[in-house]
Amino acid sequence: MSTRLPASQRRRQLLDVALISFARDGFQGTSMNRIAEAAGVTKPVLYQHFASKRALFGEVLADVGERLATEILEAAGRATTPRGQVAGGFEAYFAFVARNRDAFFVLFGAGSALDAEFAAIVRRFEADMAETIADLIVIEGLSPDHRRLLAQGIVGIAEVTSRHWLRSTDDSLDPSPEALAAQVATLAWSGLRGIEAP
Amino acid sequence: MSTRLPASQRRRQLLDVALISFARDGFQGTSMNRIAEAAGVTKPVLYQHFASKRALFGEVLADVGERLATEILEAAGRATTPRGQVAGGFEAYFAFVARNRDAFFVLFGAGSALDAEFAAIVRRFEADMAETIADLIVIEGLSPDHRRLLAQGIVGIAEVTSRHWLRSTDDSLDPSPEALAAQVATLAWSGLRGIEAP
DNA sequence: CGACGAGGTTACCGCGCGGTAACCTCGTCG
DNA sequence: CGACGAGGTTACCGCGCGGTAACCTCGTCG
Repeated sequence: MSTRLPASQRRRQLLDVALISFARDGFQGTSMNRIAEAAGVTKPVLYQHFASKRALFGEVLADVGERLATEILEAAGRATTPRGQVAGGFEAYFAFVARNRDAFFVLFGAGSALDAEFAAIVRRFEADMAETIADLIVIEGLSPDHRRLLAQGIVGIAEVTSRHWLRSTDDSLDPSPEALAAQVATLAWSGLRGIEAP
Repeated sequence: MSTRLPASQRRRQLLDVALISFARDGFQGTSMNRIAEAAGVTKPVLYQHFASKRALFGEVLADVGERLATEILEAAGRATTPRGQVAGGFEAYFAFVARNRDAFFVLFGAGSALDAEFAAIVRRFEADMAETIADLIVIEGLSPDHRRLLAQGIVGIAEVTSRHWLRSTDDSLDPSPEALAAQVATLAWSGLRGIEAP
Protein backbone atom coordinates (compact mmCIF):
# COMPACT_ATOMS: atom_id res chain seq x y z
CA MET A 1 0.00 0.00 0.00
CA SER A 2 2.36 2.70 1.20
CA THR A 3 5.57 3.14 -0.67
CA ARG A 4 8.85 3.02 1.15
CA LEU A 5 10.48 6.38 1.65
CA PRO A 6 14.01 7.49 2.51
CA ALA A 7 14.24 8.52 6.16
CA SER A 8 14.46 12.26 5.54
CA GLN A 9 11.45 12.28 3.25
CA ARG A 10 9.41 10.11 5.63
CA ARG A 11 10.30 12.43 8.48
CA ARG A 12 9.20 15.48 6.50
CA GLN A 13 5.94 13.75 5.55
CA LEU A 14 5.26 12.80 9.16
CA LEU A 15 5.79 16.39 10.30
CA ASP A 16 3.35 17.61 7.64
CA VAL A 17 0.72 15.02 8.50
CA ALA A 18 1.12 15.64 12.23
CA LEU A 19 0.66 19.37 11.69
CA ILE A 20 -2.76 18.76 10.15
CA SER A 21 -3.86 16.42 12.92
CA PHE A 22 -2.65 18.68 15.72
CA ALA A 23 -4.31 21.69 14.09
CA ARG A 24 -7.64 19.94 13.89
CA ASP A 25 -7.76 18.13 17.24
CA GLY A 26 -5.15 19.77 19.44
CA PHE A 27 -2.22 18.15 21.21
CA GLN A 28 -4.24 16.15 23.70
CA GLY A 29 -6.95 15.26 21.21
CA THR A 30 -4.56 13.79 18.67
CA SER A 31 -3.31 10.22 19.01
CA MET A 32 -0.12 8.79 17.61
CA ASN A 33 -2.22 5.98 16.15
CA ARG A 34 -4.20 8.42 14.05
CA ILE A 35 -1.17 10.34 12.84
CA ALA A 36 0.46 7.10 11.73
CA GLU A 37 -2.72 6.00 10.02
CA ALA A 38 -3.07 9.34 8.23
CA ALA A 39 0.51 8.99 7.03
CA GLY A 40 -0.16 5.48 5.74
CA VAL A 41 2.31 3.78 8.05
CA THR A 42 2.20 2.05 11.41
CA LYS A 43 2.97 3.55 14.79
CA PRO A 44 6.50 2.23 15.33
CA VAL A 45 7.58 4.15 12.23
CA LEU A 46 6.52 7.32 13.99
CA TYR A 47 8.62 6.36 17.01
CA GLN A 48 11.66 5.74 14.83
CA HIS A 49 11.61 9.43 13.92
CA PHE A 50 10.31 11.05 17.11
CA ALA A 51 11.04 9.94 20.65
CA SER A 52 7.58 10.75 21.98
CA LYS A 53 4.34 12.52 21.23
CA ARG A 54 5.62 15.57 23.07
CA ALA A 55 8.81 15.60 21.03
CA LEU A 56 6.83 15.39 17.80
CA PHE A 57 4.53 18.24 18.77
CA GLY A 58 7.48 20.34 19.91
CA GLU A 59 9.15 19.94 16.53
CA VAL A 60 5.97 20.79 14.66
CA LEU A 61 5.49 23.86 16.81
CA ALA A 62 9.05 25.13 16.46
CA ASP A 63 8.89 24.50 12.73
CA VAL A 64 5.79 26.61 12.08
CA GLY A 65 6.91 29.32 14.48
CA GLU A 66 10.16 29.76 12.61
CA ARG A 67 8.50 29.76 9.22
CA LEU A 68 5.96 32.41 10.22
CA ALA A 69 8.53 34.62 11.95
CA THR A 70 10.92 34.45 9.01
CA GLU A 71 8.31 35.44 6.45
CA ILE A 72 7.02 38.36 8.50
CA LEU A 73 10.38 39.77 9.43
CA GLU A 74 11.61 39.52 5.84
CA ALA A 75 8.53 41.30 4.52
CA ALA A 76 8.79 43.99 7.17
CA GLY A 77 12.47 44.43 6.39
CA ARG A 78 11.75 45.21 2.74
CA ALA A 79 9.76 48.35 3.64
CA THR A 80 11.53 51.64 4.05
CA THR A 81 9.26 53.63 6.35
CA PRO A 82 7.87 52.59 9.77
CA ARG A 83 4.34 52.73 8.47
CA GLY A 84 5.38 50.64 5.47
CA GLN A 85 6.98 48.12 7.78
CA VAL A 86 3.82 47.78 9.85
CA ALA A 87 1.67 47.38 6.74
CA GLY A 88 4.14 44.97 5.13
CA GLY A 89 4.35 42.92 8.30
CA PHE A 90 0.58 42.59 8.55
CA GLU A 91 0.36 41.67 4.88
CA ALA A 92 2.99 38.96 5.27
CA TYR A 93 1.23 37.69 8.40
CA PHE A 94 -2.17 37.38 6.74
CA ALA A 95 -0.73 35.94 3.55
CA PHE A 96 1.08 33.28 5.55
CA VAL A 97 -2.00 32.50 7.61
CA ALA A 98 -4.08 32.16 4.44
CA ARG A 99 -1.61 29.71 2.93
CA ASN A 100 -0.95 27.83 6.17
CA ARG A 101 -4.15 27.73 8.19
CA ASP A 102 -3.05 24.62 10.00
CA ALA A 103 0.16 26.27 11.11
CA PHE A 104 -1.83 29.15 12.58
CA PHE A 105 -4.17 26.85 14.49
CA VAL A 106 -1.33 24.79 15.90
CA LEU A 107 0.42 27.91 17.15
CA PHE A 108 -2.62 29.56 18.68
CA GLY A 109 -5.31 27.01 19.22
CA ALA A 110 -3.99 23.50 19.69
CA GLY A 111 -3.58 23.78 23.42
CA SER A 112 0.05 24.88 23.34
CA ALA A 113 -0.76 27.38 26.07
CA LEU A 114 -1.54 24.63 28.56
CA ASP A 115 1.95 23.21 28.62
CA ALA A 116 4.89 25.20 29.98
CA GLU A 117 7.36 23.88 27.43
CA PHE A 118 5.10 24.47 24.43
CA ALA A 119 3.92 27.84 25.72
CA ALA A 120 7.55 28.94 25.83
CA ILE A 121 7.94 28.26 22.11
CA VAL A 122 4.87 30.31 21.23
CA ARG A 123 5.97 33.05 23.62
CA ARG A 124 9.35 33.21 21.94
CA PHE A 125 7.65 33.79 18.61
CA GLU A 126 5.38 36.51 19.99
CA ALA A 127 8.29 38.19 21.75
CA ASP A 128 10.29 38.29 18.52
CA MET A 129 7.37 39.95 16.75
CA ALA A 130 6.72 42.40 19.57
CA GLU A 131 10.35 43.42 19.87
CA THR A 132 10.57 44.25 16.18
CA ILE A 133 7.43 46.31 16.39
CA ALA A 134 8.53 48.04 19.59
CA ASP A 135 11.61 49.32 17.75
CA LEU A 136 9.33 51.06 15.27
CA ILE A 137 7.52 53.00 17.96
CA VAL A 138 9.28 56.29 18.56
CA ILE A 139 6.81 58.31 20.55
CA GLU A 140 8.27 61.17 22.57
CA GLY A 141 8.71 60.36 26.25
CA LEU A 142 7.23 56.87 26.13
CA SER A 143 8.69 54.42 28.63
CA PRO A 144 10.14 51.13 27.29
CA ASP A 145 7.49 49.18 29.23
CA HIS A 146 4.70 51.18 27.70
CA ARG A 147 6.22 50.75 24.24
CA ARG A 148 6.43 47.01 24.77
CA LEU A 149 2.81 46.93 25.82
CA LEU A 150 1.72 48.75 22.69
CA ALA A 151 3.76 46.34 20.57
CA GLN A 152 2.06 43.37 22.22
CA GLY A 153 -1.26 44.96 21.43
CA ILE A 154 -0.34 45.10 17.74
CA VAL A 155 0.68 41.44 17.76
CA GLY A 156 -2.64 40.65 19.41
CA ILE A 157 -4.57 42.47 16.71
CA ALA A 158 -2.97 40.32 14.03
CA GLU A 159 -3.68 37.13 15.92
CA VAL A 160 -7.31 37.75 16.75
CA THR A 161 -8.11 39.30 13.39
CA SER A 162 -6.67 36.23 11.70
CA ARG A 163 -8.85 33.95 13.77
CA HIS A 164 -12.01 35.82 12.80
CA TRP A 165 -10.93 36.04 9.19
CA LEU A 166 -10.29 32.30 8.84
CA ARG A 167 -13.50 31.52 10.63
CA SER A 168 -15.74 33.66 8.44
CA THR A 169 -14.17 32.82 5.10
CA ASP A 170 -14.11 29.07 5.06
CA ASP A 171 -12.89 28.70 1.49
CA SER A 172 -12.73 31.92 -0.45
CA LEU A 173 -10.77 34.58 1.37
CA ASP A 174 -13.29 37.35 1.18
CA PRO A 175 -11.20 40.33 1.98
CA SER A 176 -7.85 39.54 0.35
CA PRO A 177 -4.82 39.41 2.63
CA GLU A 178 -3.69 42.72 1.13
CA ALA A 179 -7.02 44.47 1.75
CA LEU A 180 -7.26 43.08 5.26
CA ALA A 181 -3.71 44.16 6.03
CA ALA A 182 -4.41 47.68 4.81
CA GLN A 183 -7.46 48.00 7.06
CA VAL A 184 -5.75 46.56 10.11
CA ALA A 185 -2.59 48.61 9.55
CA THR A 186 -4.79 51.68 9.56
CA LEU A 187 -6.26 50.60 12.87
CA ALA A 188 -2.85 49.97 14.37
CA TRP A 189 -1.49 53.19 12.95
CA SER A 190 -4.31 55.55 13.56
CA GLY A 191 -6.34 53.81 16.22
CA LEU A 192 -9.76 55.18 16.81
CA ARG A 193 -8.78 58.82 16.73
CA GLY A 194 -11.66 59.40 14.33
CA ILE A 195 -14.22 58.64 17.02
CA GLU A 196 -16.28 61.62 18.05
CA ALA A 197 -18.94 61.99 20.69
CA PRO A 198 -22.31 61.14 19.08
CA MET B 1 -14.45 12.90 55.11
CA SER B 2 -16.53 15.06 52.82
CA THR B 3 -19.65 16.59 54.26
CA ARG B 4 -22.99 16.01 52.60
CA LEU B 5 -24.27 18.99 50.67
CA PRO B 6 -27.72 19.96 49.36
CA ALA B 7 -27.91 19.37 45.62
CA SER B 8 -27.77 23.03 44.59
CA GLN B 9 -24.70 23.74 46.71
CA ARG B 10 -22.94 20.60 45.53
CA ARG B 11 -23.66 21.57 41.95
CA ARG B 12 -22.21 25.05 42.47
CA GLN B 13 -19.12 23.57 44.13
CA LEU B 14 -18.60 21.12 41.28
CA LEU B 15 -18.81 23.92 38.70
CA ASP B 16 -16.20 25.92 40.64
CA VAL B 17 -13.86 22.98 41.04
CA ALA B 18 -14.28 21.99 37.39
CA LEU B 19 -13.45 25.54 36.31
CA ILE B 20 -10.07 25.33 38.04
CA SER B 21 -9.26 21.93 36.53
CA PHE B 22 -10.31 22.89 33.02
CA ALA B 23 -8.34 26.14 33.26
CA ARG B 24 -5.17 24.34 34.23
CA ASP B 25 -5.30 21.27 31.98
CA GLY B 26 -7.79 22.06 29.24
CA PHE B 27 -10.90 20.14 28.27
CA GLN B 28 -9.14 17.09 26.89
CA GLY B 29 -6.48 17.08 29.59
CA THR B 30 -8.94 17.05 32.46
CA SER B 31 -10.54 13.82 33.64
CA MET B 32 -13.83 13.42 35.44
CA ASN B 33 -11.98 11.31 38.00
CA ARG B 34 -9.71 14.20 38.92
CA ILE B 35 -12.53 16.73 39.12
CA ALA B 36 -14.43 14.45 41.46
CA GLU B 37 -11.35 13.86 43.56
CA ALA B 38 -10.64 17.60 43.77
CA ALA B 39 -14.21 18.13 44.93
CA GLY B 40 -13.87 15.45 47.58
CA VAL B 41 -16.56 13.18 46.16
CA THR B 42 -16.69 10.18 43.83
CA LYS B 43 -17.36 10.18 40.12
CA PRO B 44 -21.02 9.10 40.11
CA VAL B 45 -21.85 12.24 42.10
CA LEU B 46 -20.49 14.27 39.18
CA TYR B 47 -22.74 12.34 36.81
CA GLN B 48 -25.78 13.00 38.99
CA HIS B 49 -25.37 16.70 38.25
CA PHE B 50 -23.98 16.67 34.71
CA ALA B 51 -24.86 14.25 31.95
CA SER B 52 -21.38 14.08 30.47
CA LYS B 53 -17.96 15.69 30.49
CA ARG B 54 -18.99 17.79 27.47
CA ALA B 55 -22.12 18.99 29.25
CA LEU B 56 -20.11 19.97 32.31
CA PHE B 57 -17.56 21.90 30.27
CA GLY B 58 -20.32 23.59 28.29
CA GLU B 59 -21.96 24.82 31.48
CA VAL B 60 -18.67 26.07 32.89
CA LEU B 61 -17.95 27.89 29.64
CA ALA B 62 -21.35 29.52 29.34
CA ASP B 63 -21.19 30.53 33.00
CA VAL B 64 -17.87 32.39 32.77
CA GLY B 65 -18.76 33.93 29.42
CA GLU B 66 -21.91 35.44 30.84
CA ARG B 67 -20.20 36.72 33.96
CA LEU B 68 -17.43 38.42 31.98
CA ALA B 69 -19.81 39.95 29.42
CA THR B 70 -22.15 41.25 32.10
CA GLU B 71 -19.40 42.98 34.05
CA ILE B 72 -17.86 44.61 31.00
CA LEU B 73 -21.09 45.82 29.50
CA GLU B 74 -22.27 47.23 32.82
CA ALA B 75 -19.00 49.08 33.33
CA ALA B 76 -19.05 50.44 29.79
CA GLY B 77 -22.66 51.51 30.25
CA ARG B 78 -21.77 53.65 33.24
CA ALA B 79 -19.52 55.93 31.15
CA THR B 80 -20.99 58.90 29.31
CA THR B 81 -18.55 59.49 26.45
CA PRO B 82 -17.35 56.97 23.85
CA ARG B 83 -13.79 57.30 25.04
CA GLY B 84 -14.97 56.81 28.61
CA GLN B 85 -16.86 53.71 27.55
CA VAL B 86 -13.80 52.22 25.89
CA ALA B 87 -11.62 52.97 28.93
CA GLY B 88 -14.28 51.72 31.34
CA GLY B 89 -14.76 48.56 29.34
CA PHE B 90 -11.06 47.78 29.32
CA GLU B 91 -10.84 48.49 33.04
CA ALA B 92 -13.72 46.13 33.77
CA TYR B 93 -12.18 43.50 31.51
CA PHE B 94 -8.78 43.59 33.20
CA ALA B 95 -10.28 43.78 36.69
CA PHE B 96 -12.39 40.71 35.96
CA VAL B 97 -9.45 38.85 34.50
CA ALA B 98 -7.33 39.69 37.55
CA ARG B 99 -10.00 38.35 39.90
CA ASN B 100 -10.91 35.34 37.74
CA ARG B 101 -7.79 34.11 36.02
CA ASP B 102 -9.21 30.63 35.68
CA ALA B 103 -12.28 31.96 33.91
CA PHE B 104 -10.06 33.74 31.41
CA PHE B 105 -7.98 30.64 30.69
CA VAL B 106 -11.05 28.46 30.24
CA LEU B 107 -12.50 30.90 27.74
CA PHE B 108 -9.34 31.45 25.73
CA GLY B 109 -6.92 28.67 26.40
CA ALA B 110 -8.59 25.44 27.41
CA GLY B 111 -9.04 24.17 23.89
CA SER B 112 -12.55 25.53 23.42
CA ALA B 113 -11.56 26.55 19.91
CA LEU B 114 -11.11 22.93 18.84
CA ASP B 115 -14.72 21.96 19.31
CA ALA B 116 -17.47 23.48 17.18
CA GLU B 117 -20.02 23.61 20.00
CA PHE B 118 -17.65 25.19 22.50
CA ALA B 119 -16.17 27.55 19.93
CA ALA B 120 -19.68 28.86 19.28
CA ILE B 121 -20.06 29.87 22.93
CA VAL B 122 -16.77 31.78 22.93
CA ARG B 123 -17.64 33.34 19.58
CA ARG B 124 -20.97 34.53 20.95
CA PHE B 125 -19.15 36.29 23.76
CA GLU B 126 -16.66 37.94 21.41
CA ALA B 127 -19.42 38.99 19.04
CA ASP B 128 -21.35 40.65 21.88
CA MET B 129 -18.26 42.61 22.84
CA ALA B 130 -17.42 43.57 19.28
CA GLU B 131 -20.94 44.70 18.49
CA THR B 132 -21.01 47.03 21.47
CA ILE B 133 -17.68 48.49 20.48
CA ALA B 134 -18.67 48.82 16.82
CA ASP B 135 -21.58 51.03 17.87
CA LEU B 136 -19.10 53.44 19.43
CA ILE B 137 -17.16 53.88 16.22
CA VAL B 138 -18.60 56.74 14.21
CA ILE B 139 -15.98 57.51 11.63
CA GLU B 140 -17.14 59.37 8.57
CA GLY B 141 -17.75 57.12 5.57
CA LEU B 142 -16.64 53.88 7.22
CA SER B 143 -18.39 50.75 5.96
CA PRO B 144 -20.13 48.50 8.51
CA ASP B 145 -17.74 45.67 7.64
CA HIS B 146 -14.74 47.84 8.24
CA ARG B 147 -16.21 49.05 11.51
CA ARG B 148 -16.78 45.48 12.63
CA LEU B 149 -13.21 44.62 11.79
CA LEU B 150 -11.90 47.48 13.87
CA ALA B 151 -14.10 46.40 16.76
CA GLN B 152 -12.75 42.85 16.57
CA GLY B 153 -9.25 44.31 16.69
CA ILE B 154 -10.09 46.08 19.94
CA VAL B 155 -11.46 42.87 21.44
CA GLY B 156 -8.27 41.15 20.36
CA ILE B 157 -6.11 43.74 22.07
CA ALA B 158 -7.87 43.10 25.38
CA GLU B 159 -7.51 39.34 25.03
CA VAL B 160 -3.86 39.20 24.09
CA THR B 161 -2.82 41.93 26.49
CA SER B 162 -4.53 40.01 29.29
CA ARG B 163 -2.62 36.88 28.44
CA HIS B 164 0.73 38.66 28.58
CA TRP B 165 -0.24 40.47 31.74
CA LEU B 166 -1.22 37.33 33.63
CA ARG B 167 1.87 35.56 32.42
CA SER B 168 4.35 38.21 33.52
CA THR B 169 2.79 38.99 36.88
CA ASP B 170 2.34 35.64 38.50
CA ASP B 171 1.17 36.97 41.86
CA SER B 172 1.41 40.71 42.24
CA LEU B 173 -0.35 42.50 39.42
CA ASP B 174 2.45 44.80 38.45
CA PRO B 175 0.59 47.37 36.45
CA SER B 176 -2.74 47.67 38.19
CA PRO B 177 -5.86 46.90 36.15
CA GLU B 178 -6.62 50.62 36.07
CA ALA B 179 -3.16 51.62 34.85
CA LEU B 180 -3.13 48.86 32.25
CA ALA B 181 -6.59 49.84 31.04
CA ALA B 182 -5.51 53.47 30.67
CA GLN B 183 -2.51 52.51 28.54
CA VAL B 184 -4.41 50.10 26.38
CA ALA B 185 -7.33 52.46 25.95
CA THR B 186 -4.87 55.02 24.68
CA LEU B 187 -3.57 52.52 22.16
CA ALA B 188 -7.04 51.63 21.02
CA TRP B 189 -8.08 55.25 20.93
CA SER B 190 -5.07 56.88 19.44
CA GLY B 191 -3.26 54.02 17.80
CA LEU B 192 0.26 54.67 16.78
CA ARG B 193 -0.40 58.00 15.20
CA GLY B 194 2.55 59.36 17.18
CA ILE B 195 4.97 57.28 15.15
CA GLU B 196 7.38 59.31 13.10
CA ALA B 197 10.04 58.29 10.66
CA PRO B 198 13.31 57.86 12.59
C1' DC C 1 23.77 -15.46 -4.98
C1' DG C 2 24.00 -14.35 -0.30
C1' DA C 3 24.70 -11.08 3.52
C1' DC C 4 23.25 -6.88 5.46
C1' DG C 5 20.99 -2.85 6.74
C1' DA C 6 17.35 0.59 5.96
C1' DG C 7 12.51 0.82 6.26
C1' DG C 8 8.89 -1.31 7.60
C1' DT C 9 4.82 -4.46 10.34
C1' DT C 10 2.56 -7.56 13.92
C1' DA C 11 1.21 -8.06 18.21
C1' DC C 12 1.38 -6.90 22.47
C1' DC C 13 1.76 -4.16 27.49
C1' DG C 14 -0.32 -1.57 31.45
C1' DC C 15 -2.99 2.26 32.35
C1' DG C 16 -6.48 5.68 32.97
C1' DC C 17 -10.28 7.18 30.57
C1' DG C 18 -15.72 8.17 30.26
C1' DG C 19 -19.51 6.15 32.00
C1' DT C 20 -22.81 3.01 34.85
C1' DA C 21 -25.32 -0.64 37.91
C1' DA C 22 -26.04 -1.78 42.28
C1' DC C 23 -25.91 -0.79 46.83
C1' DC C 24 -25.32 1.94 51.26
C1' DT C 25 -26.26 5.76 55.05
C1' DC C 26 -28.57 8.75 57.65
C1' DG C 27 -31.71 12.74 58.79
C1' DT C 28 -36.71 13.54 58.68
C1' DC C 29 -41.36 12.81 59.48
C1' DG C 30 -45.65 9.97 60.13
C1' DC D 1 -39.45 3.30 65.71
C1' DG D 2 -39.68 2.32 60.95
C1' DA D 3 -40.14 3.73 56.08
C1' DC D 4 -38.32 6.60 52.60
C1' DG D 5 -35.70 9.48 49.78
C1' DA D 6 -31.74 12.61 49.13
C1' DG D 7 -26.94 12.22 48.83
C1' DG D 8 -23.51 9.35 48.55
C1' DT D 9 -19.88 5.00 47.51
C1' DT D 10 -18.02 0.47 45.64
C1' DA D 11 -16.83 -1.92 42.00
C1' DC D 12 -16.95 -2.64 37.62
C1' DC D 13 -17.17 -2.24 31.92
C1' DG D 14 -14.92 -1.76 27.29
C1' DC D 15 -11.91 1.07 24.92
C1' DG D 16 -8.12 3.57 22.98
C1' DC D 17 -4.13 5.55 24.60
C1' DG D 18 1.38 6.06 24.55
C1' DG D 19 4.93 3.14 23.92
C1' DT D 20 7.82 -1.23 22.72
C1' DA D 21 9.89 -6.05 21.57
C1' DA D 22 10.38 -8.98 18.08
C1' DC D 23 10.25 -9.98 13.53
C1' DC D 24 9.85 -9.31 8.33
C1' DT D 25 11.10 -7.54 3.32
C1' DC D 26 13.64 -6.15 -0.26
C1' DG D 27 17.13 -3.30 -2.91
C1' DT D 28 22.17 -3.00 -3.02
C1' DC D 29 26.74 -4.41 -3.34
C1' DG D 30 30.68 -7.63 -2.65
